[in-house]
Amino acid sequence: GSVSDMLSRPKPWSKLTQKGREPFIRMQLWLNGELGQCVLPVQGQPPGQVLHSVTSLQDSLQQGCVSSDSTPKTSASCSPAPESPMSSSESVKSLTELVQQPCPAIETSKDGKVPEPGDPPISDSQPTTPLPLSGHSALSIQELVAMSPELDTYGITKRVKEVLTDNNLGQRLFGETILGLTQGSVSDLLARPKPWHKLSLKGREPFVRMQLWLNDPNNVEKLMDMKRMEKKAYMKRRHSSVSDSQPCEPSSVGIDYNQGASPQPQHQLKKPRVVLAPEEKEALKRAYQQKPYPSPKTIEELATQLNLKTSTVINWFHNYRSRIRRELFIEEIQAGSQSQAGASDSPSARSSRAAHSSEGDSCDGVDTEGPPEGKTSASVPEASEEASNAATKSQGGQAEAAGEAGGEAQQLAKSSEKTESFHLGMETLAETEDEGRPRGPRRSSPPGSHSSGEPLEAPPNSAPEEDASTSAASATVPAGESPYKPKESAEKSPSLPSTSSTPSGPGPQKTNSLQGLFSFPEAAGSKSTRDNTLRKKKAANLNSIIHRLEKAASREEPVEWEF
DNA sequence: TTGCAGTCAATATC
DNA sequence: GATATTGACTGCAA
Repeated sequence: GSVSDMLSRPKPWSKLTQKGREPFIRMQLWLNGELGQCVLPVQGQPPGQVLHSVTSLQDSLQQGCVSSDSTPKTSASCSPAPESPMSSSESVKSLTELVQQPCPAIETSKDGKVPEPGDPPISDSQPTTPLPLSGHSALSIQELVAMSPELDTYGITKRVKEVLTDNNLGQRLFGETILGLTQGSVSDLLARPKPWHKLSLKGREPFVRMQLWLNDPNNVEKLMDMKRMEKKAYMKRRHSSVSDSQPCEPSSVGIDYNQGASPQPQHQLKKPRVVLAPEEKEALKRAYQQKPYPSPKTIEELATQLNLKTSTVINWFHNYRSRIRRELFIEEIQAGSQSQAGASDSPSARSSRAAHSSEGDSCDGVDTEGPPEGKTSASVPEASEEASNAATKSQGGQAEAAGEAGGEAQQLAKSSEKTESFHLGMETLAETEDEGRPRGPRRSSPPGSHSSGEPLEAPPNSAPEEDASTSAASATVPAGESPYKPKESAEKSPSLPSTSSTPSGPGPQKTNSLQGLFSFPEAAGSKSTRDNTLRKKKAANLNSIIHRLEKAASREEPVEWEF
């Protein structure tokens, strides 16, 4: 009877009590194919045990994670490292362990690397299956993630960074041991965490792992142990390789990076990494400003002109868009937490603020997934969502920003047909850039090899009749300012649709109606980070709206522009 | 097909 | 040596 009732009239999650959620978790586990194997025979565990594990799990996450309190709750010490060897039928049990045991042997993960033969501390613990790669642990963590309440990603990363630096623990060690990620990914993640709402299930995983790790009272110790063991192993290896007169490969320092049994032979097969020259990047950025979503034709042209593969150009645009978004996320969060520092700045408040702010008003603007719908509602109405979401938000700052964006979007909608000219800008740019540029094979210039001085960027005055879009492009790199300026400044301004550029452009500004909307004189001297952030946010937003408008305009005629 | 998220891993920078 | 950056790749979704 209960089952029937539950199946036919399930209550929403938020309305369920802890106990009421249990059946659903069980169902979820069952659907995942895990519970079925375990729950009945479960290693002699009565079902109650499983139940208990589930409950504990929730407790753990709820207590430690939601609040993002700076003092980690330790009531449920748990380990993110379900890397203890276990059969697939143990996954549920592993959940229990996860929560209840103070960190099962972290050493077993051993960075996800195959242990050195003859490396005692490591090899006897766990032959393979590092934490992140193990199917079972992955399943478990997925379940954890699925059950996890909203986490304050920014707060989590902040704390993780603190702990790591305080204890002199490296990202690599942490990443490979705790998160199952490489150093680069960890760095990226810690520096630019996305808000919870923006994360996919997979993307949430590292944050859940981090949170669990933070909750573990012995987290540092364990990592330290790992470090020590690693060092030991390294020394041992080094020793033996020296005695073998087998010079130690530099790449294997610290860890055995071998993925499989046959590490070596690939060497030459690897294609060299493409390194874009600064000029190429500048050109691409200008192109991006003109059109963040270039057509295949444009991509082709760009590729030809820059002497790059089209795939490189495509990748570059993908990466750039995505990274811009990330930048905006983090900046917004930071700005938000700074400006609101005075009022109600409890971490949880901040958390929700951050989450909210990114949920609708979005900074991103490029893709705004309204959480209610889950992923991507990818089209114009998002803008309205932004506004309405913002309106319902209690956090004034963000709402205001979103409101502004919405307002601008309205203007934008009115002039949507103008996107045409915007569209054309790219071609012009391409032509402009073409001028006087050597076409020689300049393949992915290896660092230092590209002959600097190639006039890759369009000289600001090169095209007398250039339209506004072109001038906007060239204005991106302010005259007299080196296009090679350090990333920080160089990167951000161009990322935003020609923010500063347009107004300075001489002559009749054909694209004013559009570009004027997002022209925020950067140099205005207002150093307010908050302002800048808002501007950037708006700019990105508009950028995206433009794209969607273009798209929509090319498909259907009468769209109800609701912003 | 296109765009995105997430990630790796080579390389650059600190 | 640790960390940051970034081109490329995979898998997924619309």
